Amino acid sequence: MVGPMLNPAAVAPVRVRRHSAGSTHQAARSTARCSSCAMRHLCMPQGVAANELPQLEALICTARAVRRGESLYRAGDSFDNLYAVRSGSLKTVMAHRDGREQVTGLRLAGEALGLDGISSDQHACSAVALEDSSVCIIPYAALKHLCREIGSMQERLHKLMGEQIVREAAQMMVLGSLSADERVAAFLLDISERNAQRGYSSAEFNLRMTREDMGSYLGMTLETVSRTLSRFQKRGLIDAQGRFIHIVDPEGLRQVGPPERPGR
Amino acid sequence: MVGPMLNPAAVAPVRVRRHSAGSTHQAARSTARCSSCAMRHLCMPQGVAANELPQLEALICTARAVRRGESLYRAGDSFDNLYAVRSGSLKTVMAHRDGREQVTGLRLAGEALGLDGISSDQHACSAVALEDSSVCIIPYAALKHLCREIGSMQERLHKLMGEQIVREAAQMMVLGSLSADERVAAFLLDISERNAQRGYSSAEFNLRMTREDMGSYLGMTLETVSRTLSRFQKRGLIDAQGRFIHIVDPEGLRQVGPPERPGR
DNA sequence: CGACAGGTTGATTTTCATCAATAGTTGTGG
DNA sequence: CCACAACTATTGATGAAAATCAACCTGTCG
Repeated sequence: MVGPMLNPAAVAPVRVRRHSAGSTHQAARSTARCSSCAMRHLCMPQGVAANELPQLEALICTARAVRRGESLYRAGDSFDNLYAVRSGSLKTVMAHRDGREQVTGLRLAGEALGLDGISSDQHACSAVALEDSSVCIIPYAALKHLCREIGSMQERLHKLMGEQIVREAAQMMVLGSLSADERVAAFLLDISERNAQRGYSSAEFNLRMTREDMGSYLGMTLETVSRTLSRFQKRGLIDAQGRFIHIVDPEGLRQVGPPERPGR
Repeated sequence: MVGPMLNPAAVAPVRVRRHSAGSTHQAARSTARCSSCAMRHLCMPQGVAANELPQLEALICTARAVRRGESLYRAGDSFDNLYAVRSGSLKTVMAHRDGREQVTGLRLAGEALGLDGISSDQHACSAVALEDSSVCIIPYAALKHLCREIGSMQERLHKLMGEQIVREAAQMMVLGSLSADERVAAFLLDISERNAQRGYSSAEFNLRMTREDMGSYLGMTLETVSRTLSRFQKRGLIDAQGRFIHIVDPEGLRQVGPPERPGR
């Protein structure tokens, strides 16, 4: 795994407690260089040889700040860059013809963003910041070129895309096969794991999504999300105060199963 | 778009009518070379220069026959190859811990298969033939190497992955936001479009999935699928006889909307 | 302050799943 | 080729999960 030193998210491990809402990171100025940013995370894991580092650094990689509620890109925008979340978090949103929207993804610090634009040179969904955030900009053309020179970079990009394919397939399973309780439990455990992978607490985190965002992502209404969380709390599985979530009993969450039917 | 001459699916445009169920294609022997197979489709669209063709052909690309019900690969299998469906069709299936399975995708002739293995060198889902089918085998290692030499090939592979990312996101929308009626309508229109793109009829096709497969893919039960199709038939939108589907009124299908609620 | 967005909880309705019975299809082996 | 078994599809009756509608509460911010 990526050591904390290479993990941009670990640079400023903000763990906001309830009611101390403000993000403490300093959003990078939009012209700042970004040599120690998520680009490393994005490219290094399988190890780029030391002598290739200069080329890697040469990849123009500036940072951009995105304020809460702002779009990093919108569906239909021309696709030029990939992004790596440096701090904060964003949701991806896709719209149906008739205007209905659905949250299709959540990106935490250290995760990649923008792959939805590759297929048609236009972004297929919008990326909206859930809190003041900053991202590294990775020009796709340059990255593509670099991938032809450096095998490990090509490998890394492929894996990144492959991971998203698998993650989305897993989410299709969640939406297609699981009950409301199971969906919420799976979601909380997913966030918990992703936090752990990035060196944060797996037990406590501040989810920046609203209940409505969660519901949209999980294919249910905000009321159902709220009720489910309340029920989990009564059962002693979690302790939720608004957006601050404390996972008390992860094992219990994993055992949340399909609605039990009498006599089976 | 890809001209019919380059489209392997067009080589034997089998359009099976109701009750003449058998697929007429001759499944390629599993050792057959596959120079005019879907590999072209997979690689050519944006145009590989003529002088690069030999390299392309050199990519070891054999065919493999898969009988109805057989797996091309299973979740957990080591990932070595991508595949292009040459004839027939397959479903991809993902399993939950507790054994529940869900159909996560459907691949028709000319479409690519196997990208779910890239991220972890193991396939994340299984691919099961819905009818006797044949696929081209594309060794991933060789393809990766070729992508570093030929830019258009790299481009093509990236787009292929990007397309799957977008397709899956769209399916998440279907599962998360649409009513049962809308899901079935969207599914039929999707198949219809994909058929049209590949030179088949957009109005009539033989869906090899069972009602249960469809239900699994669409996040509903087989009974609901059946009822919905019956209702569409009564409304004159389609004419379905078992797995043979005739789309009578595509525009009407597109207008299938959310459950209307009185007084809004 | 007061308007507003977000969150919780309750009452009611709706959609869809489940259970069940039957009929149609397909493939197999005698 | 027919008969049988096994799978697949349709349709109806009933029930449960989740959506909708609604009221109220909280904290935030101009």
